[in-house]
This record gives sequence, structure tokens and C-alpha cells, in this order.
Amino acid sequence: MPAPLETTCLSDLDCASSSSDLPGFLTDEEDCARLPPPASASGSPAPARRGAPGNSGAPDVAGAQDNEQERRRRRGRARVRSEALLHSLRRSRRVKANDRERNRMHNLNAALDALRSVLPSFPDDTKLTKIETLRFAYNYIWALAETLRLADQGLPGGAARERLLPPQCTPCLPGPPSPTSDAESWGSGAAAASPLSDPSSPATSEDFAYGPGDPLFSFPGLPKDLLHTTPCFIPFH
DNA sequence: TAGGCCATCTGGTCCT
DNA sequence: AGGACCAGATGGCCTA
Repeated sequence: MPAPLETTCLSDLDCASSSSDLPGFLTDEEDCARLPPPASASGSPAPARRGAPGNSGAPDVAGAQDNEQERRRRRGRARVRSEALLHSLRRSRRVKANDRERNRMHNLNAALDALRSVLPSFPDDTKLTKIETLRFAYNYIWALAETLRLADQGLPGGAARERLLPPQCTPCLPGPPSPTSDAESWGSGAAAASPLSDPSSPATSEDFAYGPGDPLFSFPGLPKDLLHTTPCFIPFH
């Protein structure tokens, strides 16, 4: 049991400063409203009614009772003050933690914006959602890497297409391998299909994160022959 | 109006 | 101890 802190109630100070006006934020005012009012502010307790009518005890006994009551009142006030102080300290730490968390998410969003800015944009200028940005970036990087790999092999476009598109896979270029074997963590529906350990391996439409015509699967930066010969790569405007 | 997306708050856990 | 990270909860906004 910590000793009561002999300090003034910081909740008064906290209540005076509106530290946040964010939606859903529990304001300090609301917070403080929940607190038991500080003894000093709760309407001064009735003064000891020394000699008040109806006090029938003997004077010395009455004095002892008054002293005991006064001690109890002081202990109560100290306890309320210490609780309020602890509460305000927790509140202060929470507010700071909220602020850090907000900044952290802003940084994360800024990084996502930066990622969007280096990805091919769409004609209708629709902003990719977060999950779309991540999936598109993943597919885009995979497609670029695949292009580099084919270029290193010195394969012409037609041969490259043969390598990319096995005969049994005509409708679309296989999507990139899933980054994790846990399909559920990668997406839902077709995006959650079984991962391809080898992008050039035979694949079905279930293997594609995005199907033909899906703008998230068209990469304007790829070689023209690939763009023109691969149904999946829709020329970008 | 339901569903998707997002921002924010919050408490827990891990790390330095 | 304090900060970073994470996941759940909540409420607002927008669209089909």
C-alpha cells in the first residue's frame, strides 16, 4: 500500500487542458467526471459541529470523536488525491501513447502513399486501397523480376511467352507465388489460392491473385512484346 | 441500408 | 520504464 501522496490533485490541471478533441476520444473532462470529486472541491464537508444541538456526549468524549473524524476525513482526502494523481498519470501516458500510435499510423500511410506513387497509376485515378496497394506492388515486383530474368536469358518475346505461359495456361499469366503458405493471410477468394512455388509452373485461374482484365494485373512497364502477346498484360493508357 | 474502408483509441506484449 | 508494435473495438464516411 503506497503512502498517500501529498500533492495537489492533478486532475484539476488535466481537466483544464483539453488535450484532445478527436472523435471517440474520452476527454479529460469526461474522465474527470468519473473521478470522485476531490475533497477540496466537493463542497467543503460540514464543519465539525462542536457543541451543535443534539450532541449529547460529554465535552472530552466529543472532542476525541471530532479528532478521530477529522483524521478520517484527512485520510480520505489524501486517498482521493493519490488516486486522482495515479489516474491522471495513467491518463497522461495513454494520451502520449495515443499520439505515438497516431504518428506511427501516419508514417505507415505515408509509406503506402510512397509505394502508390511508384506503382503504375490508373486512368480513372482511383486510389488503391491499402490491401490493393500491397497486392499490386507484390505482383508488380514479381512481374518486373520475371521480365529481368527472361531478359537475362536472352529470350525473345515469343520464347519468353512460352516460358511464362505453359500451353495449359492460356488465359492469363500466372500470378506471383504467394508470399506465404498461409493462403488465408494473403487474401480471400481467388487471391487465397494455393501458392505457386514456381511462377512458370502450370497454373489455373485459381492460382491468380487477379484475373484477366483486372487493372491490378496490368503492368505498363513490361516489354512491349510481352504486353502485346500476353493477354493478361493490358496495355496501359 | 449493408458492407467496405479508414482513422483512432485502447490494452497487451515485446524490446531496448 | 518507456517506446514500438499489434490486434480488437468503435464510429464515421462512402458507395452500390
